Amino acid sequence: MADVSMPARYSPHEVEERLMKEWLQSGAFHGETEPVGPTYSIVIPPPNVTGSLHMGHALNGTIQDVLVRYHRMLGASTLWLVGTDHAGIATQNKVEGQLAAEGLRKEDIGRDDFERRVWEWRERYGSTIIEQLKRLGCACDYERERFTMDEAYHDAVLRAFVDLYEKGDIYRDLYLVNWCPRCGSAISDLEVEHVERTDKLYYLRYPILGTDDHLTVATTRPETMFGDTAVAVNPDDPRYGRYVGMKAVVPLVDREVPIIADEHVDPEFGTGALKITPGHDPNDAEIARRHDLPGISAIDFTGRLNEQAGDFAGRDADEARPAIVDRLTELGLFERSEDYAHSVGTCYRCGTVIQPLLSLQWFMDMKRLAAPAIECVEDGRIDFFPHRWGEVYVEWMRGIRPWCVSRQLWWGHRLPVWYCDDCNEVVVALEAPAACPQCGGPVRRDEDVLDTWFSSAMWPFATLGWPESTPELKSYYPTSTLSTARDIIYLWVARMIMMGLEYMGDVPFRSVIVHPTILAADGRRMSKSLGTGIDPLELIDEYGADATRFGLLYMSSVQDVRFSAERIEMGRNFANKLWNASRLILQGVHPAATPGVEPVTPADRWIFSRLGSVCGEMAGLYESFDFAEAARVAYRFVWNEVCDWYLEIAKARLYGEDETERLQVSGNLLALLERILGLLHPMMPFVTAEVHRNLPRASAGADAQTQADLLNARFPVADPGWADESAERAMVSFIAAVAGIRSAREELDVPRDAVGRVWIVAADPGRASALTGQPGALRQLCGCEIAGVVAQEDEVPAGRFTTVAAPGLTVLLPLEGLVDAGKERARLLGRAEKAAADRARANAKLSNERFVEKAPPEVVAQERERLALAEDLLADIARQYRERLGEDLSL
RNA sequence: GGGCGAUUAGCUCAGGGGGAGAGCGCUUCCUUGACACGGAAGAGGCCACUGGUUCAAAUCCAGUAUCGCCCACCA
Repeated sequence: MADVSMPARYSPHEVEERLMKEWLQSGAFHGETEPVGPTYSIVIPPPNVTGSLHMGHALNGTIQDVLVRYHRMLGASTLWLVGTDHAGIATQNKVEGQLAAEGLRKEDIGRDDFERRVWEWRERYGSTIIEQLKRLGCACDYERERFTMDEAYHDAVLRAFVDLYEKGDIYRDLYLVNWCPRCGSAISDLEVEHVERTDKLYYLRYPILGTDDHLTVATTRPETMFGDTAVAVNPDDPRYGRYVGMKAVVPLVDREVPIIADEHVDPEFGTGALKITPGHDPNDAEIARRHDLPGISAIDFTGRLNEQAGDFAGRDADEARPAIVDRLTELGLFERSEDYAHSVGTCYRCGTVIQPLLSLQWFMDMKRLAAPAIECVEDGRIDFFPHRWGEVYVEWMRGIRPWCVSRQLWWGHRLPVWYCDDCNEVVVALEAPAACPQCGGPVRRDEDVLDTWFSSAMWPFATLGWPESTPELKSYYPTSTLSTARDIIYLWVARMIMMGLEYMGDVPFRSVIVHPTILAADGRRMSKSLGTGIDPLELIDEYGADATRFGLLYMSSVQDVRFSAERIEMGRNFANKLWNASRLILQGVHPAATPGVEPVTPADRWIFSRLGSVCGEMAGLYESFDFAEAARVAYRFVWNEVCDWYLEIAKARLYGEDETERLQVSGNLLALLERILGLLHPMMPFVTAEVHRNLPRASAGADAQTQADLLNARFPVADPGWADESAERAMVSFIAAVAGIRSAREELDVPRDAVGRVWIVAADPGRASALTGQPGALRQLCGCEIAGVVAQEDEVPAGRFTTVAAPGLTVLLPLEGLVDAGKERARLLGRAEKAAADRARANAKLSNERFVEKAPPEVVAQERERLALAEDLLADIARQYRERLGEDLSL
């Protein structure tokens, strides 16, 4: 017994902690600055500094880690750039919350102190999620950790802003924006989340000037009436044609507004008359623009009604709604209301209902940058996986609209913009001007900061040193693959592509993996507020990091999936299985053995032939990002082929007396194990690396696979010489024969310790070679000895047998004195029925002329074979029935 | 309103023109010296529905239903 001490159960935590510590200390994950040879790079989607690891991060981290580790094993210089996003609103909210606990508002301490507080907060809590990635086993370059508010990064962001301003893409405009009254900031269209809600649709009467008539308009927001500047009807609406050109009176404010005709008005909706509030509704703003109507703001930046609302001024717009309706009711101008389901825009950060309102903001027109960004996906310079997301991306890019990039926050990249109040000059520059270049007067800096997504759009190159021409930038840009969740394709991926093309003249990555969303077990989204989230760290605690990774990969596919803890448990069991298989090998191998492939027995030839296929398959699956399938292939191979069959068969030789055989099988086992560890290492880095360390190190002539650390080993490559189809065929027959023997004995209640002397009937001895070529194996697996091998059944000496069919051969299993006639009858009947059904089905097909005529010859041949097989089997069963039970079989 | 995706075993999901698969759960048996996080043998599916294409459809096409997700300016 070799000197290997491995407990019978794999305990992940000690191993994970120890290995990760070593890897980090040795700088194993640090990307070379000036690598020679191929490189492979990934930039992590930077999580918010405020974040902690959730299921999406865990899956995405695992995917990226698999890729990085796999490519490292292919010999590439890898860089996985890690870091965090300053996440303007989210982080500001966190710190504001902290202040609130002290009874303070940010205004109480001022902007500079507030910023200091945020930085302190980041120092304290900002690395939480990075530490959590380490627990997952992620091979990130932690020495190159970046933050979107790093000084150099900040400079890069301002540079891009100034440049885009100078190119005319960025401009300032008074425009209807999405205003979040709680955040006190504008947000972009993409940051508005529409939620379905049932509200009331109110029917309100607007008197028509100079008549006793009125127009009834339908609105969900009566409180916006203080900003009404028209009433619109459809030009083809016969009900209202006569009023067009007249004036209506907006109730409560008695404003006289024109009645206009516009195509946009749907005569079918409500009353067919629409109140126009250009200051608070994007549609209305559009109509107002067409008709040259003024916009009036009636709601201020805090969401309160302003002086336009008369004695309602100062009240929260939403809360004032019932009072306004009451007032209208008193005036007889409220007609009715009805339930109305519609969608309402809310802030994606805080859920507050968005107020569209007019505001002076900075915008970026995306048209110029969008064109090449569409092209590079259409011409395949960037591939999306699954491919359909590329189409979704292109579709969105085609309809891209200006992006509101300014935010009224204190935490973020402050705009490099200065104003002169004396002459209204606007200066956009990297450096603060000492004075107004026009009039020499004083200047003040814009208070606003940039949308967080503006800076994260530059992540793939700003992290590598842009605008400096650094070695890292040269080596690792464009990055290889980006892996992300689909909800930030527009917010982030699209913008990175545009900015990458603009500033680097090349795509930021070659491929984009859009991984599935892991839903809660009940099918809802995982979310903290719903309480449906599952903490991946708890999974790591309970099952281990490898198990968590494996489970996540296994359950992920191309579509969204419900989380199932069983999959993680499966990962744990698999890690343990691998551990114990390794234990069997490491404890059982001959002390003098070194890894070496020397397939001598049929099982050896089979397992290495299979290993060869699996190596190729796994490489292909990793490269095509099919990680779920990679997990399945590895699981099946290791568990169902290696453990279930090969190891069991190998035991006979491993524990045998023959020194040569022991050495031989030991070498094979070690070589096999090494390759398995390599195949699995990208998915399960810890358990594989730990086992790898326990491999015996031969002093000289060691297998090239054996390296100090699996991390730096080469990914296993098949030797073409391993391929052995006949061994695979023979083992398929062997496995079917053993399973058949076990099944028959189980059904017939044969005592398990009974030794059976079986006859093998095989026309082609090659088919039986796995049975005949390793007799110890049959004994090991089902306690049978081979009495003889014959080509024809009539060569077998008379006796009572039951038959077991396997591809290309039949096993005759002796039954003397062991069989209960009732059980045997049931067994034979069951098999006969199945054979009869097979025969009928094959007959039906073969008697169909068009099938014989049109189906491919091999399919027809297969069907003939089936028919022959079924007929033989039936005849055989009938004979046994007669011999053994003295009855004729009738079906 | 447009688009995309899903519908397969009790559950969670693979598969994908030529005899339905996995894990968990279930039944029976097994503490054999790698592993009970294990082993052996089983039971369990009209592959949502309706049509079409085809010699052959769970698989391809069309439609229907249900669910989910995006996008969109119906107040």
